[in-house]
Amino acid sequence: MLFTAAWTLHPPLGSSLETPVVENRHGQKVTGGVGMEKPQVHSVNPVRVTKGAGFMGRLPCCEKAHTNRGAWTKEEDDRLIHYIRVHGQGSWRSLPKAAGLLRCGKSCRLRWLNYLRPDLKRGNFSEDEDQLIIKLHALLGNKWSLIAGRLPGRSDNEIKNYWNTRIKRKLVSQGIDPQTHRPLNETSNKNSSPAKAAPTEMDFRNAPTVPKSISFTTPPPDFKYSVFEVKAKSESIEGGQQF
DNA sequence: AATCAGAGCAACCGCAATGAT
DNA sequence: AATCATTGCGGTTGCTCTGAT
Repeated sequence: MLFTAAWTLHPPLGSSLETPVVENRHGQKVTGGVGMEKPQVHSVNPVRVTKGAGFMGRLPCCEKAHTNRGAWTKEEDDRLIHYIRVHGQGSWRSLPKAAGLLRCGKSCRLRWLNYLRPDLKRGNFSEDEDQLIIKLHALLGNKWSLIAGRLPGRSDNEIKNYWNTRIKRKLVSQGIDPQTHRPLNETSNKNSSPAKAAPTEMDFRNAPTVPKSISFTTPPPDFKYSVFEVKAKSESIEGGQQF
């Protein structure tokens, strides 16, 4: 079973298994979560929490005064992992109460999908993954969940962060506009969307396949190697929808 | 050793989409 | 058909870490 196998290979943070030792982005060995950048982050940041309703300048999505916020503790992770292992995902609204967590459902869902899921790959992105992300972005725009759907083991948040912090700069350094995927000197005074842009070297809408060198452990049921078949849930790419 | 700036990323928000009644 | 509840998505924030000065 994939769940079990992945769990064994990559025990999620907070599991009762041995604390994993991972490499941070500087190649140093650290203890912490799977691919965790910030070891020992399992403490609620007092600043973030005590800011309360003023946190980040917006009202909280969950108005409950007793809802925890900020970084997740190891105990909270344990509770969430255990609950989902027993009951499965879903019913995020009622999950916190059922699992004994003082968190809102959205927070639980985000924590699970972006960090605790046993099938998350974590770790550095390969060059092949880089190229695939770039190509999918050229096709889909900022549809991170769709892009993540084609990169098993990667979360949309992870890909989004990776795009914003690395790939964007990489493309700019190559003289490519990260939004239009066209040469910078060609797009500096235009606002053309990727979907409407004329074909370029980065345009792969007619490309038959994605790189085969990428090893996917378990593609999702609807995974299509032909990117031409990629479709948004309710929008047609051929229709030239804006992204 | 202390300070500063930039990079990285977890976690938050509002809003849109979807499902239930 | 209308309304309400829930879920999912994309954009944004700000804390922590690291390297440079």
